[in-house]
Amino acid sequence: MKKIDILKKLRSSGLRPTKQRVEIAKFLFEREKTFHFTVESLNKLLTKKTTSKIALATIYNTVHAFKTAGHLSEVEVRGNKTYFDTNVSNHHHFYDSETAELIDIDANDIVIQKIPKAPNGKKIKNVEVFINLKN
Amino acid sequence: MKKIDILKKLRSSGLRPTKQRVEIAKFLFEREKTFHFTVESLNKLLTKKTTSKIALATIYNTVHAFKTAGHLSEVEVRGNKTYFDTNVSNHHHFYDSETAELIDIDANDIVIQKIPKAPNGKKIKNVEVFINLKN
DNA sequence: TTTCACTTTAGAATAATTATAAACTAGGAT
DNA sequence: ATCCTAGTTTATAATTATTCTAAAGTGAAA
Ligand SMILES: [Mn+2]
Ligand SMILES: [Mn+2]
Ligand SMILES: [Zn+2]
Ligand SMILES: [Zn+2]
Repeated sequence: MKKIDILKKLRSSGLRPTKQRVEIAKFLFEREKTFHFTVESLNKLLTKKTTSKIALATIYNTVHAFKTAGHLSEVEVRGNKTYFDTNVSNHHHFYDSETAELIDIDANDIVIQKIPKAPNGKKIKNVEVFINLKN
Repeated sequence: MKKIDILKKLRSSGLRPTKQRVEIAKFLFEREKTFHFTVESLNKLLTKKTTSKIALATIYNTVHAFKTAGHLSEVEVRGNKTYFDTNVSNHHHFYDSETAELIDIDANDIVIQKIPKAPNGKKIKNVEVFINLKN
């Protein structure tokens, strides 16, 4: 995703485009590749990148607002920090625990041949594949 | 796993079989089916089950000791609590977010037909499939 | 029995996240 | 343009999960 109209993106999802939200949205969404981050890492990068300082609470608020609006997804990663993902389509991940880095895998690059049926009254919502890497 | 010799299990992994460890190990390992739990849920269940109270710190210590010894594995689940698993073999999970319940899937019940090759100098350590359920 | 490294424990400390409530502001109404 | 107000930001406190600390307790070797 690149050079999208940030203001439209925010307005169309009912988010008032404040200075902070626009700054964070530009940082997150005006890029070619998927971006995976924690609130802590995002905070550090924003602090480096920008002059105006944004409160940590605002970063939490904004990331949650973006997630609720469907502009970010959450990825489960070992450890106690929450990871977010600018790729909101259905996809999978490599995880390199050495570097604590996530790498996207396109949904079409993994084909599952055999899968068990869901238990009792349940249905399958989605399937996530997580490939751990080593050296 | 059932009616295993708890004392042997502990001693063979260099863990002195204290009253607390034996009690926790019996609770965790003397059962037919896999048991998935958080430290909090384990603590509650142990409190109900037993007369002698075990300190929360001891439960943390013991669970980590068992994990290090290879008697427990850790499962990544949405949320900020750490989940543990008495099934230490390679396997997969259904996850029912309604009930926050994990259900084991035998490794052989999922067959992956197509998988991308690992990036640059990396190798694939293992593949975890996580199937989210809905009603 | 004595001894001591290992273990347990209560409580303090830390880390991530969420809640609070006062100050600020985007943007529609006047 | 100015007013008004619901929505937003912010500093700080609170909460939650987990780890640390250091004092007291204990398994088991000798
Ligand atoms: Mn996690
Ligand atoms: Mn988790
Ligand atoms: Zn991703
Ligand atoms: Zn399991």
